[in-house]
Amino acid sequence: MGIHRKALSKAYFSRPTVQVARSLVGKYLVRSLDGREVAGRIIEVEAYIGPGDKACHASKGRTKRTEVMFGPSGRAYVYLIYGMYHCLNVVTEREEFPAAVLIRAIEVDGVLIDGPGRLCRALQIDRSLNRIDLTIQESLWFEDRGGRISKGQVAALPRIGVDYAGVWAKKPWRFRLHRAGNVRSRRDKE
DNA sequence: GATAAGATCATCT
DNA sequence: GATGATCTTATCA
Repeated sequence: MGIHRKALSKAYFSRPTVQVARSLVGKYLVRSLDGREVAGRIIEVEAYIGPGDKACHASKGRTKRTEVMFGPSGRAYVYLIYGMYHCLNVVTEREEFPAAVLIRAIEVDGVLIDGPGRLCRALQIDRSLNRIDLTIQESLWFEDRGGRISKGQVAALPRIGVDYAGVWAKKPWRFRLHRAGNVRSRRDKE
């Protein structure tokens, strides 16, 4: 076993977005809060790929909001949706090619936190983290803790909430760990 | 179980 | 002024 307590690197996120997305399933998202660390195993992600992908925010052009997606990989793209929820992405691929992976669900201590808005609420992620470097262990980063996930355990599904994007809405760019829905959900214990 | 509507605001036209 | 990479609650069955 190697050392797993190390942030996933910029080289990791510079690869093609679908590869990054699929391989992030089973990795860990780690948040530093008040000197303690909260780690969630990644259960579901979505890939948003380039200016041609009508579901990708950057397909509408380079604006103040989407600027970060045109920058270096491994940075956070955090935005507010529907006036109430934050969504966390990690930027991928090369500079000038806008692409990112949306983190949609994680499992913390066996509890499924299902939904991009819910997980940001749980980990206290908001726009103050927009553009931060996720490849250094500071406030938020990714780790490979060694749990092996076979390709057959990861389902490729259409993305959620992008019906407006026509044929792009049908791309199987959501990746979800099988049977992740069987764990106890947060709603059950509150 | 399913479906529908309301909340609420940064961003872009 | 319209919209959205969501979630919660209400209502129906």
